[in-house]
Amino acid sequence: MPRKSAGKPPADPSDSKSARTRERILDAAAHVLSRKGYAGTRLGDVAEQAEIQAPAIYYYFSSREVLIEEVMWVGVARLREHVAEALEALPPDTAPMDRIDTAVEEHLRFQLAISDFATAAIRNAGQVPEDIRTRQLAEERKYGDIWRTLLHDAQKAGELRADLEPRAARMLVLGALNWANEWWNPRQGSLDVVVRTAKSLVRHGLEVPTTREQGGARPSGGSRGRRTATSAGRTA
Amino acid sequence: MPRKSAGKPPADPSDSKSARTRERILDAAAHVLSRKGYAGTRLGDVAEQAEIQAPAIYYYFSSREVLIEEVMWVGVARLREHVAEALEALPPDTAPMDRIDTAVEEHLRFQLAISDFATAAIRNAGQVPEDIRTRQLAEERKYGDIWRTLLHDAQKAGELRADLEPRAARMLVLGALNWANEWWNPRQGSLDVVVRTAKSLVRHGLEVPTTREQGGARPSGGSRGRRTATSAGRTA
DNA sequence: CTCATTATCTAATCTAAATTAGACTATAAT
DNA sequence: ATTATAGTCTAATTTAGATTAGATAATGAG
Repeated sequence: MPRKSAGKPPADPSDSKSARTRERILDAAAHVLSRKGYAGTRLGDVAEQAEIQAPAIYYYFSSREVLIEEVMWVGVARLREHVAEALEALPPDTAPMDRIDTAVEEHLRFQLAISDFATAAIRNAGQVPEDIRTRQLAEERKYGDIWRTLLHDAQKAGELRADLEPRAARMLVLGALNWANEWWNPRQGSLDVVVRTAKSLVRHGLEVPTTREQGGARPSGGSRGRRTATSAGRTA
Repeated sequence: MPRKSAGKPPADPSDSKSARTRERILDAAAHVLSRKGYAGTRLGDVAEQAEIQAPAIYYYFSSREVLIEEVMWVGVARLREHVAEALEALPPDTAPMDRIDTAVEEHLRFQLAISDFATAAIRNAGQVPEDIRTRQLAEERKYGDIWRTLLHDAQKAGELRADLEPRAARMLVLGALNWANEWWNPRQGSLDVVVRTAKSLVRHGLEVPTTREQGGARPSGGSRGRRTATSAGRTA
């Protein structure tokens, strides 16, 4: 492992040559793992992608499993951060269903277009050995909390249909998004189209049907009849 | 391989001892593969589950890959047959969206409660080596055709919202269902609840909102009154 | 310039499974 | 009973990769 005091270039721990090589290996592992799957991930392939020899990996990671586990952990962590930041950037009064829209879009874009780590984590969740799986679950739960909250808020606001069981609805929605890793490919369709379709599908799938008759919205009781178009969008 | 003319019990090819052992191995492989994944499936585990010794597998299958490929092929084939039969059993005048309801329910029930083969096929679709994957794709396309038709019919009948891109919508719906293998477990919730939630989610997710005010249902050409709301896109 | 360490390489080892060999057993036809 | 063949077992053999050993290079500190 990279020791401390010695002949090391920049005292900066985050950008030393060592740190960069480690990153390169991690990136390479995410690349391979996201495409070949847990079984198909050879340290030889990772090394090749990182432009080193396989044994050099052991200078930074104590084993193949440890390397893979870190990739998967990073994958979920970054996905969570990405979605969380997108949500935090929304105006505080954004309607619950619009927040879900954002989460759907960011989850999809992040895993499909941005991060091999997220793809690796999602696609291999059910393939890794027991012990990795267990620790991974803890991290996944944290991400799940975001969605739990999103749906819960929608429910409180009366925007969620009552016939939906919250947990099942949440997992089904996440499943629709996660599974996109299995079929979407930039060569056969635009990501925007997928995002647009997913947002519509999820919104209408969850939302209480709007009774928009010309008679005027009946502001019965509480905060129904939301509407709230939020900020500039990327809709076509 | 089981030869022909010799000391064989029943001339019936489908129920010979040989055929039954072969089945047992196939079932065992589906059992293990559906739970442990492609990487984790050891012939030793399969053999144990089938109550034989590992090398005996080679009497029926020429290699681990051949065995796994057959499990996966059977998985998709049976899933397709199951869903197809359920659809054929419906009254001929069943509305497109009700047919989709049926497909959702049967797909879910079959994979979650009935067939390890379907689970194995779905969960490992993206994990098997290239050559298996390619052949598997052909079989999957046949199943996909059922769904393509379902959505297409719904579209023709004006029951499908126009803002949904058909292929993306189909894959997202199938993803929601397929992913259930990753999280559903009989110990933490009733399958009925999942099925009910999925049906509702999919129906409302796809369907043109019903204007069930005192007038009749008006599947008018355009989709008026659209919802606006667009997330704040592309966050930094 | 020389040294201490880091970083990386090449050449073994090790090991878990898959696969093969070859013997043994069970069964039904004769 | 005898025997041919199916079916199964135990004991090798093989092999792909992970992991280790043991040099060898690179580099900043002094």
